[in-house]
Amino acid sequence: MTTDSSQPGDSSQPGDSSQPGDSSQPGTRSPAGSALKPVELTSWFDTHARDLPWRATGTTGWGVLVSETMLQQTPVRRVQPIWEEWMARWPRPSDLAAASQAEVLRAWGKLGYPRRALRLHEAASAIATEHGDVVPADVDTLLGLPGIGTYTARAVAAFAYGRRAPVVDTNVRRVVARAVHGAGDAGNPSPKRDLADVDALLPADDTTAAKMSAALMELGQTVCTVRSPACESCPISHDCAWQHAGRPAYSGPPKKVQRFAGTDRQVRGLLLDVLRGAEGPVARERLDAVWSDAGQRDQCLDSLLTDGLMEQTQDGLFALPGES
DNA sequence: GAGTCGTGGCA
DNA sequence: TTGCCAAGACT
Repeated sequence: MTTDSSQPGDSSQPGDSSQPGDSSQPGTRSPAGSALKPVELTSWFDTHARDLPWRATGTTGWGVLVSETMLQQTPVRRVQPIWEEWMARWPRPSDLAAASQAEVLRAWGKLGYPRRALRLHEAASAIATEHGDVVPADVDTLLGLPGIGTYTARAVAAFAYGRRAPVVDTNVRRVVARAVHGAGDAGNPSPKRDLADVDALLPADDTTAAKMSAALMELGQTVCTVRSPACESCPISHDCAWQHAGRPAYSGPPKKVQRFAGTDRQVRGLLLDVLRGAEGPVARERLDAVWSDAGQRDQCLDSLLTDGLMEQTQDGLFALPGES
């Protein structure tokens, strides 16, 4: 991968990252942002990175974009087989763009958050028609595509094109919270500060910065985990502020936890699952059977129609979009 | 900025 | 069993 097009940095956010004291940790006097050595992370990554299919040499920007979209809030184990199918079936953006929404939603299966599939389908069309069927490498251009936000745009720029683009996901935030700030875990996201924190850690060189971004994520996923961090296997434990502080427990504001049982999300999921499993349009009664609360059921049906995740046929049946 | 949007595995 | 959590985006 890393085709290194020698772009002179993307100068995303120069200064204003300085945050002097950070008085949260009395015992640590390490200046934030200078303790992590790029080479220690990148060489660890070279020998310990998991052999994920989208990391294989030759994976296109499209392959990386599909993987990053599928991986949003979704574990690697569930994404991998679906990604393989998609790459075999739709190797280029224009291939996906040519498929119907119904086909795309069925292929998405139970990965969850099916609107991601619809947005990726839209993005594929835009890439095919406006970008020569090649996923853009520029962060700002990527941000203009549906379904691509701060994280995904930077992940594609870094992992597919070897750009220096600070990548901030939940894993990186945890690693930075511990290694740099000495906290037990990251608090709620603060996009501007989080981005500045990571930007301060990355070296100027594109290729090294991109690999360090991947390494920070991998470290958070496989070593610096939420519940049982394997500090004895960590390549930067000797530079870790959390380690030096005696690994204090997380003491920030309580993290938001989403409910699921009984919510509209559950009902929507059940309704859509009926359509995914059906050959074609289904009668209202089939949908009514999955949830007893008629009021909530109807509301969810409406929202699914509004979101473009299902359609109603002339004769009042329900179907996935584009198959009626 | 807080809420919403799926699904399944694991401690 | 149940709460927590998993490579976020959008309104």
